[in-house]
Amino acid sequence: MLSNACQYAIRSILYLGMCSDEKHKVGVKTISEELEVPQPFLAKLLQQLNKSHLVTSTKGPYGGFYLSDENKEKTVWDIILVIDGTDKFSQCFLGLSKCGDDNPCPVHFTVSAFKNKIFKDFKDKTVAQFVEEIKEKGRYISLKKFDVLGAASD
Amino acid sequence: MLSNACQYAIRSILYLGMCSDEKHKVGVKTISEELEVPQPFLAKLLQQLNKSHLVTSTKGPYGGFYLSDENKEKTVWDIILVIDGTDKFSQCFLGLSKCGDDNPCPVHFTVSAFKNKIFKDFKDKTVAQFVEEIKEKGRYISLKKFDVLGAASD
DNA sequence: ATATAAAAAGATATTTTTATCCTAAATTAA
DNA sequence: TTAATTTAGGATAAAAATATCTTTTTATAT
Ligand code: FES
Ligand code: FES
Repeated sequence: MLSNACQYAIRSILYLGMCSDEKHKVGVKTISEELEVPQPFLAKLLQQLNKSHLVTSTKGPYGGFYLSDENKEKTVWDIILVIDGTDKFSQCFLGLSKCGDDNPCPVHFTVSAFKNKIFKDFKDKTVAQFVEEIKEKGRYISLKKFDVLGAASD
Repeated sequence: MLSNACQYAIRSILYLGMCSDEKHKVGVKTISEELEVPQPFLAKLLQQLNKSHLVTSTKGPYGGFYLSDENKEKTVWDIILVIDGTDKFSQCFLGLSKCGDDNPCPVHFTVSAFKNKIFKDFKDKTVAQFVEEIKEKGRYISLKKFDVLGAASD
């Protein structure tokens, strides 16, 4: 459903949301290791996310990536829009040229119920809200045990 | 989520379920035109489905593809298994290396609810049952207006 | 100023998915 | 038996997704 690139992007942004800010930037190397994602690929991806104003970066020593306050108000939908585009989400699960209640394929109503639910989350909740929930409810964005508060708690 | 190949396969089999039997075989050309699917690609696909005993074929004039009674008792899950494999259905929506209730990603519970629902359909309902439902409830597997009963009603 | 660290940019490589083409084999009707 | 038709099989091509490598630019600390 989501491309690798898009999954990496979402997880990276949630990661940055959890343990970065203007004072605590994180390098590609760290992110790629923490999330177990190919490093050079992620570098390109972050470059693109930066251009799209979804993450912020600075070069040079002590540089790296972080989410500005503005970045944190973006939604997951914004990320998907930039990386994968959202076309395929409106497409029929079985590949019909049109997807809608008026010409439903055999799985249309099952699928569209799901879509509505998950899209609501993706469109309504900000990155900041997702991060809140991750911390409160104990959700995972990596199976590596990193200290959620480590980088931001000194 | 499903590859093009897999979508084509499912729709082709449902199509054959609707308007073929041992006495009424359908050629690749017809199927590809009715479902608006690339013909040579579909030919390969049907070959594979035949080898996997999901469709039946005969060569020569008056030959073509059809579903035997046995074929009609297969499930959509069987098709997915053969074409795409089912690995990706057990994988995490955000690409975590493990997906489960014990290490849920931020969208895990939303997604797994959906998976359970759609998988139940795919695993439990036979092709024959799907075809029943398509006819009863007026579902679509193509946006071309073909006569559902045409081929099988002479 | 200089050395260093980190992202940006551009070029390239690999893999997977999708699609096409050509020849062979089988079946049928005449 | 022959011509016609249709699937089977094998080779190849094109496109997209994924991944890597190298060089350049920018910022920092000393
Ligand atoms: S018509 Fe197939 S999912 Fe909507
Ligand atoms: S852990 Fe992500 S979908 Fe299950």
